[in-house]
Amino acid sequence: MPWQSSSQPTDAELQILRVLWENGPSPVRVIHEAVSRNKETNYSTTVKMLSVMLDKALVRRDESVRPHIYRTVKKQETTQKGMMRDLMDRVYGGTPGRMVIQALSSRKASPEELDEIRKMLDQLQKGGKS
Amino acid sequence: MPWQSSSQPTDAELQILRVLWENGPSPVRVIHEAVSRNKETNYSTTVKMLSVMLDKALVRRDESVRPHIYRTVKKQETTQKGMMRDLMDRVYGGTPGRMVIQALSSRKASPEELDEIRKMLDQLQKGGKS
DNA sequence: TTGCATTAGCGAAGAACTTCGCTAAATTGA
DNA sequence: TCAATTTAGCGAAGTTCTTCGCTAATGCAA
Repeated sequence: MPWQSSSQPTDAELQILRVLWENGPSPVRVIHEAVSRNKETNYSTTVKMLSVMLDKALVRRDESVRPHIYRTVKKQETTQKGMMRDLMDRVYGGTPGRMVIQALSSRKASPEELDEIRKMLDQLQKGGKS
Repeated sequence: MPWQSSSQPTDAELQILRVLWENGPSPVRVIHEAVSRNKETNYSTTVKMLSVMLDKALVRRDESVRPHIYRTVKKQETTQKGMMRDLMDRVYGGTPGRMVIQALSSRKASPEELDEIRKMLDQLQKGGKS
């Protein structure tokens, strides 16, 4: 009856995670204000979301201070990779090629990032040349 | 009350789309058999999914033949790009750099695809050097 | 034709997700 | 101290998604 391929953060959860990625550990008030900049929502909704995320172990909190301080459990990169791989598996059959090409043709990357990608390509292709 | 960032195909829908991408236009029977290779499911579930997808205009069908033949409305690449961009926006703030790097470090791309990516990089970097 | 198998459709039920009202607990400051 | 404000928690309701039982329509073969 359920769905979900491998249980990645939902959209509302992700919005909260992104706030924590940007601002670091924060109280509900701060999280809520950041979230409601993008989307009208009630304070108690944010509280509830955080309590759900606490149950799912997406965040933990420090209750020794008031107000409680929430922080992510996984690193930003770990979560991003998890979600990216999930998409790569479900949509692209698990290989990065087409996805990377479509990504690079969809939006502009900075010169620095392009350099970094090139370095990674050099690394990957080193050894087996055509 | 609802959520949904920009209404991409759901997981069950995507499984059906992938079958159609691989096999081309197909009757329910064929779609269902392909889907149930990965996931136990009832024939009428597949019928229902297709009727929902028909409402959402993810597929259309030829009713002039029996059994009806379903086909996708959008091209594979269009749907893939839509889902990829959605992830890129929601998870990576809309720029491809980090996503591409994480993708290339996550799974192996074929030498051909690596070449293709390199050509694209050449193209993108042409003109503006370090 | 008539019985059987296949195909199609519908509605309802169960899950996960999201929202918020209402209450309670803690904090603050007059 | 105690009233007002802020913070936290809970349960219920609404939405979307997915599933499937049951019925109807169609096709096929004896």
